[in-house]
Amino acid sequence: MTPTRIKLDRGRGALGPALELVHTGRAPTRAVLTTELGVTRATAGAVATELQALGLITVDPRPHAASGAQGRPSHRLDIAPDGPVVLAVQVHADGYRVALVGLGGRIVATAPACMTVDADPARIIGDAVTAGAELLHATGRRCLGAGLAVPSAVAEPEGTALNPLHVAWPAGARVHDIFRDCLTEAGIGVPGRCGNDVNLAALAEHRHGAGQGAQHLLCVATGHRGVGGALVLDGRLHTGSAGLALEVGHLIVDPAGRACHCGARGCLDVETDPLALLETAGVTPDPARSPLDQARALLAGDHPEAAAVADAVAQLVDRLGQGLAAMVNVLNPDRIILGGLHQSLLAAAPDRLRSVVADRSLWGRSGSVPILPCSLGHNSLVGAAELAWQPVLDDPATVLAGG
Amino acid sequence: MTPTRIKLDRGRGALGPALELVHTGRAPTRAVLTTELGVTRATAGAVATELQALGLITVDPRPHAASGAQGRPSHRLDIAPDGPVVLAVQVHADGYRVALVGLGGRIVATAPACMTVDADPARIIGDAVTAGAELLHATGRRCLGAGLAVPSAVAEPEGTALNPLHVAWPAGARVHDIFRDCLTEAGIGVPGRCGNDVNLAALAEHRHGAGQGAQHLLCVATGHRGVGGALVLDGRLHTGSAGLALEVGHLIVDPAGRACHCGARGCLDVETDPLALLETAGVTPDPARSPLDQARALLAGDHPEAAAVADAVAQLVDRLGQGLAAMVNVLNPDRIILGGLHQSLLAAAPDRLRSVVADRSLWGRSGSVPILPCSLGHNSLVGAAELAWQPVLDDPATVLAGG
DNA sequence: TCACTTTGTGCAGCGCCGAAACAAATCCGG
DNA sequence: CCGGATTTGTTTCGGCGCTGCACAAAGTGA
Repeated sequence: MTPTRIKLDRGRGALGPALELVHTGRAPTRAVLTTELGVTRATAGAVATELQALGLITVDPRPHAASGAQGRPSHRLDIAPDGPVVLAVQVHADGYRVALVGLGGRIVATAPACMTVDADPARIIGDAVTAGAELLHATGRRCLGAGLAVPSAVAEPEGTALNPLHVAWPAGARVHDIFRDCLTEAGIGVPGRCGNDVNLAALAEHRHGAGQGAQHLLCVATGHRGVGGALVLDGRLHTGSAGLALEVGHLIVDPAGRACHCGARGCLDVETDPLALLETAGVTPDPARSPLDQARALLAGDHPEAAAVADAVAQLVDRLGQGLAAMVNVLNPDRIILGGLHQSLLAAAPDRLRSVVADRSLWGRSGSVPILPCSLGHNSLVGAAELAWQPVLDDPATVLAGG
Repeated sequence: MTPTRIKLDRGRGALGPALELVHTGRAPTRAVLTTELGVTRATAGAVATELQALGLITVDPRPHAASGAQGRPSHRLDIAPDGPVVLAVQVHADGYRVALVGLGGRIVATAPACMTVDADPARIIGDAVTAGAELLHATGRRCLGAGLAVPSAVAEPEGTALNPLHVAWPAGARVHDIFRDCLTEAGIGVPGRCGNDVNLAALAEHRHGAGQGAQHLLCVATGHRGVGGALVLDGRLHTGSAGLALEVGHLIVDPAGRACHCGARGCLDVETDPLALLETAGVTPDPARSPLDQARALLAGDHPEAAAVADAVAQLVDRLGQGLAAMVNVLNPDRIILGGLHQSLLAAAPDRLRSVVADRSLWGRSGSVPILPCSLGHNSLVGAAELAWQPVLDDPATVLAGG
């Protein structure tokens, strides 16, 4: 016997694109959905009805709060408040975070952040997934998928984490397999997908943050150590042929710079990270505090020698600008988003950074590339959720029926 | 009255992909077409019938030359020998080339190459298009489009050629508009599209040459002066948000290197071009001959001091490898193709180049990225034709009916 | 109150494809 | 030389997903 599938003779092929529009906030009403999808009102209506039947959205027939426009007001489309969610996990240098994330990138529930570091990836991921299972049980929400963000490149299609890892895991850890095993062990029968944290942050920013509307979005972020990059092309993450694209940490930005473990000198990685800022400003790092925190404190003015800090900022901004210019010349993005310390550097000297990028990238035109800070709080976590939502956005009916 | 369109109730949506398979030589028979398209034999049959009706292919019911396999032999699909063509024009530093190119990238007819240099883009493009019109008249073939390759970045969507131009044209020449005007003036009522020569060469290599089957193809080539790059992603040219992607000439590959007009030192552009080879080998350039020819003569052993040449080659290969490694870290391609002088450098020291790229790119894995020479003769010209064929590949029925 | 504008819905129809049955062409084994 | 086995091409039927159209519904403005 065939499963009891919603019978509708319209609106299956356009279902995914429609859900994506609602998901990214670009379809507040049915009328907008019609124009954005480029279909007839009949089709858009059938699509909305089916998405509602699937429990993903709600349709509010009441007028859209006196829009002021002429004609019959369009029905509002809202993300179902008690709809399904996905499990999102982010592992970082100091622990992990777990959350349930609904459509629209909205964090529905969060487990207390864990701040312990464990050298065994199976244990830390297992703990996180267990916390997620408890969250699911407590909220009673249906779970459609799971995503994991790790601070390392993830090789495709094997799903192994590669050096340099910014957690104390063994190189080549098969995070994809581990994540899947943990999910089945915890009784969460959903597929799990893994990705690099900066990549996923870029995806989240593109869908719900400062990257909305960009066609070619470049995202660069420095965390505690090392630089990560990501590229979103036409709404899709570009991870290269083996998942190793945008490993931009070793572009040379200062020929006479610091020695890097890669063998070269003046890599972006060692020239623009928190330790470089501390060192350039003449501050001895306090091993008890994270370098990122100390660097941010410096930028916040928490230092007696303001001139030394300003000089250090100028130097790092120049190096960063050089690296960004190289990426602009290679990728020609139409927007750049910075995270981590790079975001703070942008805030400290926006004009200097923009002019360096403009000068160093060809044609001068590139000076018009907008450089913006991240706008989402836990963008890697939301990005992990995006990874989990992707199959639903691609084919909502099948995924919903499969559960 | 509706136009007399071929009436078929099957095979319209799959028509484009099917033609692309035939075009790239991946569908020699109807059976292969069926499996490659992932459709039923019924659909593939209808598609083949319609492509035949459109005059694009011929179906040969005779057996495929005793294939040896069991079962009924599949019908062969061939590109129609007298089918439509496109007009391809390539402008380079020394003149222009014109050809008619059929499906499959086959050059059907060529006008005598022009070797005069003209500072007026309208005149040189106009001459080329006139030569193309004569070719069309002489052969009597139907023309479906026109493509132009220029040795400069082409800004999208304005279609202007940008500095550095490697012909003596004014910066910002509106080549797209000029090309279109020339086409209408010559009585060729087809749309014209323009692109950078290296980009188009990469497209041609991906479809018909050494790049076949690559998902993420990186192409780097040096011509007479300056380095060009191109990236083909999933069969589509990636030109960035404004057509300026892969302007890789100003990646820094030698901190202590030559001064470049961009203001930096040791750019890939000035470190790996023919003049750099001559200079490093201690040869005074002969202004009467092209630097590329002299450099190639050097590589061919046409020089008394072989040791100096070998040292120069080693140095340029190291610089090139450094630049390629940076691109590998940013783009993670699964194949690299080199053209121009870079191709000759690869031939001269393949192992050295590959090991430099492997050492300088992260993970060591990248050492497995195949680096190959170009395999097509006039790849920019064929690439210009690809540009013109693209609308046909996207929707054959509409383009064929529109004429 | 009556146009006018815009939006939602039901119905007919059609393009495009899959499933299945049938026909054709070749190889293989006797 | 002759029947299976195997693979391929063709025909027919039906369904899915959409468009186009007509009509109803819900607001604004004179």
